[in-house]
Amino acid sequence: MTGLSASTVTVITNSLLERGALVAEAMSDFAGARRGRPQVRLSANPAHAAAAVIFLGLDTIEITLADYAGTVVASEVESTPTHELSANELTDAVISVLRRLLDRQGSGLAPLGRIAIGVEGIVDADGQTLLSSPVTGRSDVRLGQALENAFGASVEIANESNMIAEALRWKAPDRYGTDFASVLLSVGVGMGLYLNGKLFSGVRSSAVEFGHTCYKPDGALCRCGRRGCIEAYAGLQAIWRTATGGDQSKMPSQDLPENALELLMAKARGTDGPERHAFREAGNAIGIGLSNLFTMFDPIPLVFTGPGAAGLDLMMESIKAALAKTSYGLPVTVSIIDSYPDYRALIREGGLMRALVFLDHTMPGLGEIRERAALPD
Amino acid sequence: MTGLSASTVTVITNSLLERGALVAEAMSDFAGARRGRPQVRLSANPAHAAAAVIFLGLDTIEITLADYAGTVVASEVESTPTHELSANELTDAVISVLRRLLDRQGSGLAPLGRIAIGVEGIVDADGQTLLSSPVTGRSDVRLGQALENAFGASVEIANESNMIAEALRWKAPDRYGTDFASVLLSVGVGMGLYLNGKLFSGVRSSAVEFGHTCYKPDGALCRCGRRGCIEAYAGLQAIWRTATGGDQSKMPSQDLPENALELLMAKARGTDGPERHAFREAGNAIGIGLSNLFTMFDPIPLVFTGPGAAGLDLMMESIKAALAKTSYGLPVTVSIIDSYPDYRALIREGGLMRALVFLDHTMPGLGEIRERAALPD
DNA sequence: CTACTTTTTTCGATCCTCGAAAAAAAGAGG
DNA sequence: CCTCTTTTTTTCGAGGATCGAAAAAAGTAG
Repeated sequence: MTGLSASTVTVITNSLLERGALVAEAMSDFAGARRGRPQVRLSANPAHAAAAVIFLGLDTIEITLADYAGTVVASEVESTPTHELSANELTDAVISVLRRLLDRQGSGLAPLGRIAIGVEGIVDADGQTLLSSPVTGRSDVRLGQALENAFGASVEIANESNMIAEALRWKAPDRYGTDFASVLLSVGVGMGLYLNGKLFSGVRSSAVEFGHTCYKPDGALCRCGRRGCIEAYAGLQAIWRTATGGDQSKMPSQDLPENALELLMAKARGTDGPERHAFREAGNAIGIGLSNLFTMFDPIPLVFTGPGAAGLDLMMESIKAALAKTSYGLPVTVSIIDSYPDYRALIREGGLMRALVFLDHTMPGLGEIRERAALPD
Repeated sequence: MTGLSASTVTVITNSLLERGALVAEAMSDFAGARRGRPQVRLSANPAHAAAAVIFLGLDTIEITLADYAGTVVASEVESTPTHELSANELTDAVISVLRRLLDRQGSGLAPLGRIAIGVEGIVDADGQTLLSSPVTGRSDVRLGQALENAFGASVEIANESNMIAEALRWKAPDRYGTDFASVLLSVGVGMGLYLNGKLFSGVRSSAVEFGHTCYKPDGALCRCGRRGCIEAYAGLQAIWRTATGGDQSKMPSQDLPENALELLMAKARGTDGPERHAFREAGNAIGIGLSNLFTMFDPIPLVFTGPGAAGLDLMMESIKAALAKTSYGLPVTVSIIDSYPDYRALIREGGLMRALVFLDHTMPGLGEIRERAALPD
């Protein structure tokens, strides 16, 4: 992969082994009983560092702890009314869960080197401050600094959709290639976008706010305060609003029954009533949004994740209809459309990979090496 | 800039000078009469190669010839009814103009190394075939291959908006930085997009088809065959259609008076009638489109070019109004909005730079060097 | 003409990388 | 248990890129 010869690889890996940090000789001796001198298997050294992944959802704090080799060593989900907490209370809640998890591990785990946080909402460009998120009513929550002070580990906060795209990129690089989009269908409508083999993110802030792209000028009121956003038609609360004939000029209700999505899907699948219409409208909004995207750059593989992906069948027809409208007679064909409802697992995996890759890139001594060689990221 | 030491630069430039190709010692001895040993000024060697830039517009073929140092040596504009020609006739017309220009230069010019073509429309990913363009009714015009056969120089066809962005990047790198967008307001509405210091283009085809992004679902009919595109409100013919109360469900008229834009602007500036309303509507479409873009990635400097930029004052209010609608209370402020009506000059300059940079990158012998060093593009 | 200033070039040293050769670590077979 | 074969790893010397220090060059200032 690097283009280096075997002899050079020896020199480099030996110097890494001597430092005893990143790389360790893997004991897994499943050599496979082949002839010849067996290969020396190297692995990431679990003792090099530890990483934490935090998912911050509405009323949910989920924390996963892993070693540098990527093995998950602990995990915990805590229910807290995030929306009722002040910025400081929310920060403290996160700190206490993570501290409990770390204490339980004792000295068996390497020191925590990086914390990756996935959250719905908008994060500043440095990935340190939560500018705006439906998880908390507060803005400018300086979670990054607080966690860094508490644990001495650097922090990255990122939009959950970016984490999902990252996970898919690692899980199935062959299937999705260097360019694909993941669409998260939940209360919000998010997108993670990989272009040219790199996560596409804002110039200053972090997220590709696909859900707040305008579908109908002066259309339905969105949670964000604007009108006509895709999310104002395709978010869970918006689908509920459309299906129940709610006023489109008022904010969609936050108080949905626990199983709102299941109720909507059941009715929509049963009869061709307002529920089915609501899903169609959601599909149309998503389809137009995707069509606009594919007008800017060509069609790329799509992955739908999140609870809403369970209702994809109810939206697919209108999504495809919107995509089928061609410009100058040039066809728009999307080669791959996948559904992957378990978005929480993807956020865990994507967040972990981001944290681990960060640890790779901040290996002690790398600074001097990079300075000399002017290596790319 | 490269980070190399002066001694290394000596070695490299000397090897280039020995080959006598790319680099030559500049005779311009404007040393400035300073003390000490005078610097050796190097320049691109004009005799290394020549480049041609072709602008293919509606009823217009414009060709510019330049040497490797970037000096324009000849230029010609030819009026031809491009729309009435077959694919072969169009190709032949271009070839004959370029051949005439080259013949006139005689042996004074280095051999033609690269041809860059800027055109409105959609080009295939290789930049060889015109898939669809309003300049010609035909599709799949294999202009690249034909010119390469005729002149033995490699060819790149690109969307004119990309050329414009490229030119701005070279003209004022400090002002526009690594991220900016140029919006071309003409018969069509185009965009050139620089992101992360690189021209953003489609994964497969070439252009950022901003103008064919959907503004109003099921809205006015566009030249492209779809409904509600930005261009169906902000293209010149579309503004004319709106101002004259034309049927929005029919294609906009192709037969506009020569000075249609001037007529519209004069009336719009005079009275608050249908003309002014048409510009407002155009501004709104552009504004919503830009707002969507800035929702995906943060606000970046904007440059408006093309004849329509002369009417920017009539659209600015509604553009800014659309941009001002905030999401989650986060402000959208565009730091720089420039107007640069002479788009033809920009296409010439941008095309020339692309051609010259290509020649840099295909310098004889570079292949082996790059193979060894695994250099980036 | 000499002193000074500034830039370029030369030179030896260092580091990275490679291919060929040597060494190592296993299984296969007697 | 020993030797042969196979496969991988490692060592070693060579080549090339790059650098800093020193030397040379090419001017101006007086």
